[in-house]
Amino acid sequence: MAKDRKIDLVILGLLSHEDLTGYDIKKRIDGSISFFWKGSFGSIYPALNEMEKSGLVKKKEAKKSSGREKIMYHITAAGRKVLADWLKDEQASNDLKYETLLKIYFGGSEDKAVTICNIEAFEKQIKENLELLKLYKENLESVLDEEGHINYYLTVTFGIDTYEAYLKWCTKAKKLLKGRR
Amino acid sequence: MAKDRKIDLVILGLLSHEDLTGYDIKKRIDGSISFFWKGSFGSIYPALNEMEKSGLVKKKEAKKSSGREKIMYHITAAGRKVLADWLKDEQASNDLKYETLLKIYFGGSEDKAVTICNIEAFEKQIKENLELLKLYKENLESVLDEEGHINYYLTVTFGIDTYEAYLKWCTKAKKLLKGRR
DNA sequence: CTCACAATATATCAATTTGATATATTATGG
DNA sequence: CCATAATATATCAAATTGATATATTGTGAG
Repeated sequence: MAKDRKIDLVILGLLSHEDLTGYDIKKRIDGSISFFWKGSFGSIYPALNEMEKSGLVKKKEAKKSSGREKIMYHITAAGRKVLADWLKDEQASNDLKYETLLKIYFGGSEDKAVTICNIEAFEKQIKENLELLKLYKENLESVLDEEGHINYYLTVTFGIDTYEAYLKWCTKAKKLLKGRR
Repeated sequence: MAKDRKIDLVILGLLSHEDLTGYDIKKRIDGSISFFWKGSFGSIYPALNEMEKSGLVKKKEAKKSSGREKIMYHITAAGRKVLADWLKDEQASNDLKYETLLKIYFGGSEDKAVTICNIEAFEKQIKENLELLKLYKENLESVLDEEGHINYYLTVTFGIDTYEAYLKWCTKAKKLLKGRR
C-alpha cells in the first residue's frame, strides 16, 4: 500500500501556484475545490510534515517580528515532479458517497412521504451550491484566456451541469412518487 | 463524535430485506449500491460484531453439517428502529471525491493534451458504468409496481441522468480545450 | 477423475481520512 | 475595551480503505 495519500497531490497542486501555510491550504480546499474534493486539518498538517521530510516541500518559516508562528510552504523541484507524474497518469478514483441515495434506496418500505422529504432536503442543498457555482462561472468568463483558467472553468461547468441534472431528476422523482402514492 | 458509522445503516438497510452473511453484504454493496456508496470487509465485519453486541442484529450461526463456519445475521426490532429513525432524518452527507476533476483543476499549466487524456479516461469509465445502469433500469421497468422497487428504480435513474450529463460535459470540455490549443 | 482455480467466507492490519477539540494570537465591531 | 471572529498549528479517537491471511467449497479443463 502506502502512497495512497491523495492529500499530498492536492497540497502540491495548490503550492505549484503560490506559497501557502497549512491554514491557507485548508481555505483553498474549502473554496471552489470543495465541490469535488475535501480535506481536513488532520490530514493537511501531517502531510506537510512528511512531505517536508521527503523533500517535496520546503519550510519558509516567516516569523513576523512579534507574531505567532506561521509556517509558509514552498514546492520543490522534486515536488513538481511528483505532481506532474500524477497529472500524466490517467488512472483516477472517482468516488461518490451520497447518503441521500442510500436513504432513497432503503426507504422503499417507509411511507413515500419520507422519500419525498429526503429528495427535497437534497434539492435544497443542491440549489444553494448551484447558485455559488454560477457566481464562480460568471467571474471566470472574463478571464478565460489567462493561463490555467480554462481548466478551473471546466471544473465549475462540470459542477453546474451535474447539479442541474440533479435538480431535473428531483422534479421527475417527486412526480413519479406522487403519481404512485 | 462516535456513531458516525454510516456502514451500520447500510448493513441494517440490507438486513431489513433478508438475512445475510458479511460476505453477502459485501456482494450487495458491490452491486447496484456501488454507484453511490462503497464498503469494505474491514468495515463490515467489525460493524457486524459491534451491532451484535449492542443488539441491533442477531447471529444465526447456520453451520452446515460439515461445512465452514457461516454466520448469518438477522435484524432485530431495535435495529429496525435505528434504520427507520435514520431514514426519517433528512440531513445527509453527500460527498463527491473525483480525482479526475482534481487533475483537471491542477492541470492548467501542463499541455492541454494531458487534460484531454484525463477527460477521455473518465469518459471511458462513465460509458462502461452507464451501460450497466441501463441494464438495471430495463430489468426494473417490468417490476416497478412491486413494494420498494420505485425507490430502487429512482437511484438507478439518478445514476443514468448524471452519467449522461457527465458525457455531455466531456464532449463540451474537449471541444473547448481543442479550440484554444 | 482430479487438479488447479474461482468463489465463498471470516478476520485483521497499517495507512488514510474525518471531525472534533485544544491552544494561542491577532484583528475588528459594538 | 471587550467579546467575538479569524488566523494558525497540532493532535486524537473513530471510521474507512485496501491489502493480506486463512480456509473451504464448487467447477471446468484436461
